[in-house]
Amino acid sequence: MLAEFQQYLSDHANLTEDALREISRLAVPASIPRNGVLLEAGDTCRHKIFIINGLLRTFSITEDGNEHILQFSPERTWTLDVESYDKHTPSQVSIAAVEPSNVLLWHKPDFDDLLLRFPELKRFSEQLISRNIYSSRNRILTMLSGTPEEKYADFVQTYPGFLARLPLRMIAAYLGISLKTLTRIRRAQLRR
Amino acid sequence: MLAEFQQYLSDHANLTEDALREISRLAVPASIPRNGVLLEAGDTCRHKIFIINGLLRTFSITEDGNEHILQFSPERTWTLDVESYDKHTPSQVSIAAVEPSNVLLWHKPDFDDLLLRFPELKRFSEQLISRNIYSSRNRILTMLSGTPEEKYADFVQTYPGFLARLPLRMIAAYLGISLKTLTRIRRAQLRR
DNA sequence: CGGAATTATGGTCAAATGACCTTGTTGCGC
DNA sequence: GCGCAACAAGGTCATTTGACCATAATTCCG
Repeated sequence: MLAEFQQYLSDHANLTEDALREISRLAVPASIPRNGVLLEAGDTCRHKIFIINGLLRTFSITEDGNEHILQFSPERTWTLDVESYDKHTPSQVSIAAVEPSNVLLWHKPDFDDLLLRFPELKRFSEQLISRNIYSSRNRILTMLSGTPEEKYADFVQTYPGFLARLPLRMIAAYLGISLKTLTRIRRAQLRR
Repeated sequence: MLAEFQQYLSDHANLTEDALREISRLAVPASIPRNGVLLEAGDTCRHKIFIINGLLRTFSITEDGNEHILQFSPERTWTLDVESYDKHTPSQVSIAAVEPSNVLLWHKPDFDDLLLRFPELKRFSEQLISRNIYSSRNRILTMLSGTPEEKYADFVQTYPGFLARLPLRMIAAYLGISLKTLTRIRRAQLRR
């Protein structure tokens, strides 16, 4: 399991052998079954999570019982609830596995330590943060501007691989539309 | 004009006299009239902007001619199009003044230099970035979960001061609802 | 100060959307 | 391999939303 991670990291950041070894040494591997929960809303997020394979979703359930999905996290990406992680506050969101997944976890104190010891890791983290900001902004723009059709088209184009791996209701929960409208859109597109 | 900025900065970051002086020295003051444009979509964002007083908005106009507002930036906040600024690519968005505003500008090379010279400024910037991430995430969640009423209520609660300073159509463009629905909501609330 | 532009509100109507329910199918877990 | 739960899709209907238009009020700028 660590091999995939090391491959990923040396592909994306310019780390020394030593750094790579240290980062790996502090990683805690975990296997999550389908629908297994990694972070429960209300708990504090204590780990950084790297997904080796599988697919996670970050979501929140409102009082009316509806699920809203903030993010999908496939293999070779990271996830966590930053706000809870940074401030040690209860998380608003849950993180659970859509598919059975293998992940690596780092405890916050360990990871903070790594960031101090390896400036190159810090630089890499900052890149990830930047991308996060760009994509959040783009998502907000898409949510503002589009009709449901456009949002769906945008989703298919932006995340081509996800369509086949997700139940439609989750895509609807991600786009902020009802399952009904989503199936209507797809029917219309089939007839074309 | 610099006085307000220095006050702000020494209130929020732990900077030396020297740092404060250097940061101020590289700031370029500018006055923007109402509807004045600071960044035009298509141009590259070359500055960091600090708003001393007034109010800016960051928006994008889609092909169908509709304006969508990503952000309002009141006095004592920062703004820019990060993606364009970081990558030197054409901006997707425009930034313009809602009220006549006074701002400070830093050229990117200057600010990058400041970040290297003053680690405390870097730390402060990272805090701002974090807050940006938290609020983007919260906004996405609100956009997903709420009815127009709830979104409006949330807006009023989150930004109490803005209501009086903005035309309703801009609030609608920020919430992603039509002006019509917004006035309907407000009428319903008046009768209560 | 006065004309012009912006803004808020309301009416009307068509279209889109969601809530609820039913049905048939898939696929997961034991 | 089987049974049950999750899932996609369709029907119906009430409600919401937006587009378009007109009008009044306000604000801005020369």
